[in-house]
Amino acid sequence: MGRGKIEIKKIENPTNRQVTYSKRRAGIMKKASELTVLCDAELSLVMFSSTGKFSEYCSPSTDTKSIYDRYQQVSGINLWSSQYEKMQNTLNHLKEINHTLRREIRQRTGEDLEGLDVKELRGLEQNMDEALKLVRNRKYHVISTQTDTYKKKLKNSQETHRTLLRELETEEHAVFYVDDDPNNYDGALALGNGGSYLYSFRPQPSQPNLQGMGYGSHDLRLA
Amino acid sequence: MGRGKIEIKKIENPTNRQVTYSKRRAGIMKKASELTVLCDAELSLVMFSSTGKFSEYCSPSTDTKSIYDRYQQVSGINLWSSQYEKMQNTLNHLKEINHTLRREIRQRTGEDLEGLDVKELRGLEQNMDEALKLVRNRKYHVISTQTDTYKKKLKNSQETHRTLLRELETEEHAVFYVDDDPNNYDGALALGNGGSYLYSFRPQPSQPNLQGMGYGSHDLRLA
DNA sequence: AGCTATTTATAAAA
DNA sequence: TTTTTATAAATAGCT
Repeated sequence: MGRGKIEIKKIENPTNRQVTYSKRRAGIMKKASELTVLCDAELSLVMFSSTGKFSEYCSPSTDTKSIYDRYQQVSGINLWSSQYEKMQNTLNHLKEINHTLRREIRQRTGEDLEGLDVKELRGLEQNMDEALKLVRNRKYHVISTQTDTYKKKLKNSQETHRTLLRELETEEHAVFYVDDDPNNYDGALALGNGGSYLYSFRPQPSQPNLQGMGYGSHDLRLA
Repeated sequence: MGRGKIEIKKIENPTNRQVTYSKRRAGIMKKASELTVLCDAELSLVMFSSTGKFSEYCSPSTDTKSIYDRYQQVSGINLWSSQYEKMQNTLNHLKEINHTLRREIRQRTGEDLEGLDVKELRGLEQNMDEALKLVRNRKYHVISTQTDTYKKKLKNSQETHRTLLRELETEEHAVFYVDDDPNNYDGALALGNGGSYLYSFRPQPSQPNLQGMGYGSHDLRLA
């Protein structure tokens, strides 16, 4: 298809070669395009000239990546084998481990006991028995720790209130005896705190040793 | 370029479309081949027909994978990123699950109890307590099943031996009284079986009812 | 880049 | 499918 017939072999003249490449590249792209339209086909065409110039054509319905993915699927050729295989292996290994772990849990919940013999069952029983003791101990520990914390908090707020009451008392004696009944303050405070246990250690204003702000002297009647 | 000019649009007749696809596919492959030879180019052509049929052409100096690798470099499009990312996600997910499973096991062995509050500890304790019961039950079941099996085997071999002894006795009475002491056979047999329990049911040759080979009449003294 | 004589590809038919 | 054949399309060599 030209002024003269040509032999299909490498064109040695670089200029001619480049010209022919340009013309035929356009031609093959047109052909590719026509094929996709006429025949509803999908195709990817990637070209590099001898000078390294890159061109591509891809059917409009998709992109090169999709064609490439599909090519992988159909050809069975793994185009990124080493990375892929490594990951696949890791994946399978993880799945296996996962399975084993799940089985152990199921055995520890008593669900998957069929495959175990007497010796294994005895071992599992012993292990679980010991573990159960540990859990119980921990539970008791946490409970007692919490109780202690609550106790401390309780004591602390008692202390605070006592200090406040002492301060009130101090004012009572120092600031011109404004009020007639010092217990009124106490009642008001108790109500502000829900009016609960505070009643059990209402201060005794008649006792002079309580006025000295002594943090060391604790009232343990409530402990 | 045919008997008539055609419009470039999808060929609706499937047969015609298929025929055209075949012809043009051959044509474009020839063009591709010519381009690689004439212009010393590298190219990859991947096609899928509307029916999904796959064909490819690749320049002889390389393979499709290399072309796509080069394509990746030049275009900057990462052809395997999505697949890779998917796997990476799956991997991370599996790792997470794995971690969770391990933690559960560690809790069930009493090793990782620090993060649990009283309520959770109580739940774990209860769950483990119930599971432990299941394991115990299973153990008892397996043990009793095994015991039963052993008992049956025992009974069976006893039965076999009894039958043999009866046969011996029958011969004793029927075959000319060759031996002087019938208990000799019994003794020999007992030794052959380790000389254990067999002693407890040695036959009584003086009883005539034992000579009738009766399988139904069982000596239950041993049961 | 265009042009155009030729070669090639292929549409329609078998 | 493949072959045939008339015709459309592509393009080699030239400008």
